[in-house]
Amino acid sequence: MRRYLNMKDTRKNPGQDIDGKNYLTNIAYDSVVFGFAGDKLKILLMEYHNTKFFALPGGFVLRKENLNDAVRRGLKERTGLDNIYLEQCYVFGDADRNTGKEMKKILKANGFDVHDDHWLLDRFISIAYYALINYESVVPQPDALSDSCTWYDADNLPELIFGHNAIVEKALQTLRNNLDQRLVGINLLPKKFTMKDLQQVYEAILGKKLRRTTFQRKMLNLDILKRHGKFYSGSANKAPYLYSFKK
Amino acid sequence: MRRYLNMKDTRKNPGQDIDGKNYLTNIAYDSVVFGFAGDKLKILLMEYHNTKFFALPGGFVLRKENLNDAVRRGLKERTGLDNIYLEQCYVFGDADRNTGKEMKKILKANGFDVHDDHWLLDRFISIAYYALINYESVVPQPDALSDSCTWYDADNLPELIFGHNAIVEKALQTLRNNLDQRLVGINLLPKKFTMKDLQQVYEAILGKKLRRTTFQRKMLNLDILKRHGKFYSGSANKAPYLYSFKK
DNA sequence: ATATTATTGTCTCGGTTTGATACAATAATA
DNA sequence: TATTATTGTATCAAACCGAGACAATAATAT
Repeated sequence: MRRYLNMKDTRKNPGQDIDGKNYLTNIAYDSVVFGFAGDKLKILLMEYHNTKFFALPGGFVLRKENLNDAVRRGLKERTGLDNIYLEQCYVFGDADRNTGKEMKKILKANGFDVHDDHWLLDRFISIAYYALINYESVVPQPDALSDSCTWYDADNLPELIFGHNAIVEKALQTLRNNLDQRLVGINLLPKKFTMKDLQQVYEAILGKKLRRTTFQRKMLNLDILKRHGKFYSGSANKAPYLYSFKK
Repeated sequence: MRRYLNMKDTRKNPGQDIDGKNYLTNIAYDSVVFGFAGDKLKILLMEYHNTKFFALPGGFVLRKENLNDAVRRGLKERTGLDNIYLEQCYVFGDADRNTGKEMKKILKANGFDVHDDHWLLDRFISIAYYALINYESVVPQPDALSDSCTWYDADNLPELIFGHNAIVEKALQTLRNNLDQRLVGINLLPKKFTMKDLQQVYEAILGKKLRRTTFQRKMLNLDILKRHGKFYSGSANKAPYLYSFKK
């Protein structure tokens, strides 16, 4: 439930927006942003000033804004990207999600001393999304309340506040379920990639090794890949072909 | 966005709950309740008094209530059932869902003449669920604002208000995707059933005919069915076995 | 009793997919 | 030129699926 802020616009500043009247109340979203680098699945995390708190990027929905647009607006502020692949994942709606205590600490650490009935300390239903982006095309940007917005290995995350570890888990499950249907690799890899790259994406998401020959045969038989020239890495072995996804 | 009401409790009466302070604001849920009878997939619809308006059953979330519990509470009022199979499906969050005009008509037809800034006429984000229940074990109950709550054929629904036809479509898609993984039949059929019953459930959900022999072989190979005695229907042909799902 | 009819349970055939292994091709290095 | 790690493809058996064949059988008609 890390919030996208813009200090130039006080209306978006949660400490000063006393009644939160610019946002829909009790509704937040959180996004699990996946990237892929080396052979690791990565996730974007924010770290708050002076707290050692980690959380997913998230935000609120403006009164006249589509929910999906709110999420895209937030992702644009963190990544600069416009056409991000985005999927809904799950709504976390338990009444005891109890985010107020941590939120109060964060606001205090940033100089906002708010009353106990401040809207940010109220209950929130959180709509979880996951996004897939190309790791290399992004330099993640922190916002006003946070030290950093950076990549962490999905299989080695720190503890997150606001119950966000459960959200990551759910996002991973959903991503796994969608893996075969939705050509996930197209969003996580650069335009051209080797078969090994593609296999490593699948392995990182599924959390298990796949058989090389079977994977290669299956991908080629799907008839979704276009083969280009070879990729000479400089290592002492046969150079693999580069592939791209057919349009 | 048909709301579960109880006339004995005016706090739950949306016409009289002026500021809606018992509920989370801007948040509603709608449920697509699936049943199966004969060879048809069925869906529960409410019809409003004096309006010819049809809509899905739905409701609001109390301030200290879990989202999932709110949906179960609503389903219990409509069906009397407690342990209903329930899945989240999608969040409809567009700002122009424009449910106010129809809602005003409904309230008016029920004797509530509300102001334009009444909370029920505000924007709502709707969290869509689908439920699977055993058709025979239920006598659907209307609420205070509605003439009826009854079953309709899923493949022949009337036009629904609040954009609910799109919600039904999304629920059907999700159900189809989950069909193989989640043993959907266990929730839609009585304890004992024939292979033909099970096949008809699959056909109704997928919207297409399946090959009898292949379906039978596949189901038996899954090793999830227990075979019981035969079912003598009285018709002039070989009697089929009865099956139940292994626990 | 016997024939008829519709439905059910199972088997078989060929085609496709999948798991597992083998092996030749090849890019850089020794 | 030999060596080494990796890559692309072939092969073989097992599993799976679509399609059809066929015997078994519950009630009815003769």
